[in-house]
Formats: sequence, structure tokens, C-alpha cells
Amino acid sequence: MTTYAERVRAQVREEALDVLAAAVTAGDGTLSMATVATRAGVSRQTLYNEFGNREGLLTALADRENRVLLRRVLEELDAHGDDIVAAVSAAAGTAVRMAADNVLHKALLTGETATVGLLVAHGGSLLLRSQSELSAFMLARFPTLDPEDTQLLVHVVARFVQSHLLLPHEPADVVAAQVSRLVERYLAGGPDGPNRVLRRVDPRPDDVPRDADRTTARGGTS
Amino acid sequence: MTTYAERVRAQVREEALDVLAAAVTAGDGTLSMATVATRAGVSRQTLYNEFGNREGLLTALADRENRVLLRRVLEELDAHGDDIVAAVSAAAGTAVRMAADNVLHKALLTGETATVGLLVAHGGSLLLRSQSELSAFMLARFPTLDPEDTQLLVHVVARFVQSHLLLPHEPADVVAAQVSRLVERYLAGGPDGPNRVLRRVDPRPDDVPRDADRTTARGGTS
DNA sequence: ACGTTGACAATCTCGCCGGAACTGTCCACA
DNA sequence: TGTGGACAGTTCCGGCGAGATTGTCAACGT
Repeated sequence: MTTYAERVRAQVREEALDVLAAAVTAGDGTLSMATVATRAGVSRQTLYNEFGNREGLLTALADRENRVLLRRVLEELDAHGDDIVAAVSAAAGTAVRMAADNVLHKALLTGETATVGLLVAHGGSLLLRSQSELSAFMLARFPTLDPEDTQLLVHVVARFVQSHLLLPHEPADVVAAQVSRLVERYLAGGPDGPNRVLRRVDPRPDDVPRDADRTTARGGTS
Repeated sequence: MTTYAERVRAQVREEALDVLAAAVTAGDGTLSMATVATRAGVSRQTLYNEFGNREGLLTALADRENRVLLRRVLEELDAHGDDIVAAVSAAAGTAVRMAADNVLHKALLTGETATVGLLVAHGGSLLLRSQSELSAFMLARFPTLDPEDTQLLVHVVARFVQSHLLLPHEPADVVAAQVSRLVERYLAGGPDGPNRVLRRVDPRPDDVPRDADRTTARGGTS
């Protein structure tokens, strides 16, 4: 039906969110609705029609960036074959790196409200909220893992990473290396004895991503 | 020489710090120098002579409570024979419990400045600052441990605990249980294979506390 | 000697106020 | 369907003055 109109609307939405994200990332704090409208090349009313109110705009941005963040982490988890240690370590490093590169992403990952106002007030830390998604993805991707163990591991790594974002960081590489050793030791200590990680069960090809993503990484847009 | 005078001075110091700690703990925010003096039963000038200025008073309190905190954690680490898992788990649980029971202790452990003003501004999180002390104590107390492994383990547990203090907590028991499993798995995954923890080397009696405390838990009063 | 009292300027805190900016909504217009 | 103007209600911000607090001094009492 409204195929064309919807495409335009989506365009406008993205443009507005881009403008706002750019401003926040550049440290210009948060912009007024009027400024966002101007920079996005639309009228203020269009903005209100599209997002309802300021809060709607903010949460739309938060949602979008949260999805980006989560997707990249899942991609990283998926990009290391059967090497669980490398996968988790790389994912953690990626999270730290993204937070370091982008104030907005850092705020979303940690849940700190100070930097970006109420933007994050709703969800809290993405790292802590998405633990079930991460666990589910891990289990789907690495079927040899034990569910309970995986949950705890994800929990620990998530809090470890978040903690590193909240205070005087060590560089992402160091954090990744620490996570690597942690995961290695943790998995090696499992019920099957040391080096359990290396015992693969199903040498499946690398084609699980889309499916697992669709199954687990659903947040509900709004 | 000034033995008697010094004892009196120490008495006054403790009294003043007690008064202030009580107020902070009770949520009465921070007191004025005048109020502290009155409640401690001394004149305002005595307070200034003793602590120099307000900041001196605050940091003196922070130092004292930090020492209490660290001592209790070390005691807990020391109170479980050769069971490393139980020791670390109990220590973590104790930290969480102390933070839950006492606003001041929570602020000191986490390093958050919001609650108690500049009191903590200097040191930052005790949990994160005292990692070398904790590692050293662990190594002295459990000689079978590998130094590097211990450092990483302490690091991870410290950040894990701190993270749990900073946001919607799970109860101390749950955190302790998680730490327990984490430590168990971590140690079991060590170079000697699973259940390495159980292989004791030196069945020494329980007499290490004072010595190790004196060796490692020195912060320098001021 | 040592702690107390009173006094002092300098600073900080806090509530209040007016002006500006912003939000959210309506309507006329193209 | 999107734009521009207009609008009341609200929030944000700098200035301001009263009052409290800090840090220091000197005179006093024991």
C-alpha cells in the first residue's frame, strides 16, 4: 500500500537520527527538536509526527544504536569458527573499542545517564540487559556448551567489560586478552575436564548467523 | 615522651571520626565542622588542630574505614582453611554485604562520589585499588596458586563485585554463589588440570593472619 | 602548654526571580 | 501531506542576596 510513503518516512527517520547521533558523538550535548529538524531538512512538525515527542526521538535513537551494538558483538562472536575463547575475547574487545570510539555507544553500553541525559534512562546498560540474548546466541553457535555455565560466563564477562568501561580504562587489547584467559580457564575447568573447548561435537559450516540473529536478537522496536 | 598527650589526641580523633561516620551512615549527609566538634565534645579549633581542615577530616575517615573494610575481607579470605573457593566466595559476599549495610562503606568500595561528596574523590574504588594487596595476601595464604593466575582472578572478582554494587543488586548470597562457581571453574582450568584446588602442597596450620596482614595490607596512613 | 571562646573576612550554599529557550499543540496554507 | 506561524505551559539559566560555613587569629582560663 503505502510503500513509497513509508520509504520516505523511513528516510526522514534515519536522517533525523543520524543528525542527533552525530551531534551527541561530537560532544555537542543534546540538540533541541528545532535544531534536529533544521539540520535534518524537515520541519519541526514532521519530527513530532514521526516520533511523537522528544522522548520518542531519544528512545528511537537509543534503540537503533543498541541494535547496531548488539549486532556487531554477535557478528564478532560468530566470526571465529569453533574457537570459543577467541570469539568471546574478540567480542569483548569489540565492545570496549566501540565504547572508546563513540560517546553515545559508551553511554548505551554502560547505562550511565550522566553523559547523554535521559537517553539511556529507560533501558539501563545494554551489556547487562542483553545477557540472555548473548547466552542464547552462544548456545546456538557453540552447541557443546553447557547452558548454566554459559549464562554465568556471559554474566561475568558482561560485568567485567562494563566495569572496564566505567573507569580509567585499560586499552581494549588488554581487556580482550584478560577475557581470553578468563574464558579459557573457565571453560577448561568444566565438567569434562581441561581443554573441553577443543572437543568439538558438530563440525557444522559457518552458516548460523542470520538464523540465530533473528531468533535471539529481537528487542521489539516500539 | 608525649605518651599521654598522644593517647588523648588519638581518643579525640576516633571520637570525631565516629561522630562523622555515624552521621553519614544514618544518611544525614555530611556534617559541618562545627557540628562534628560539638557532637564529639571538643571545640572547633581542636578539630582544625587535629585534622588541618575539612578535607583532612574526610580523608582521615576514608582511610580508617578503608582499613576496616580491607581487614574484614582479608580475615574472610583467611578463615576457610585451604578451601580457596570458599575463601574467595565468602570474601566477595562479605564485601557485598558490608556495602549493603553501610552507605559509607558502599561509597568507599565502589568509589562513587555522588553519595558522600568528595570523601572518596581521592582514592577511587577501594575494590580496584587494593587488588595488589589482595593478590599478595592470596599468594601468601595459598602458596599453591600461580601468581599471574591469581592476579587475573582477583582482578575479575573485584570488578565483578564492584559491578554488582553499582547497579540493581542481586542479594549478597547470589553474588557469593556466582563467585564461588566462577572461582571453582577458573582454578580447575589451571595448568595442572581440573580440581587443582584440591591438591594441597603445604598443610600448614591456621596461623598466617597477622603476619600476612602486616606484610601486605599497608597503605600508609597519611 | 593546651584547649576554649569569640571574632573575623572569605567563601560557599541555597532559594528566589526574571528572561530566554524549549516543548507540545493547533491551525491556516500550499 | 508537509510547512510555517502562533500559542500557552514548562524548563533552563544567570544573577542576587541572606545565611551558613570555612579557615585563621588572638585573648583567655586552667
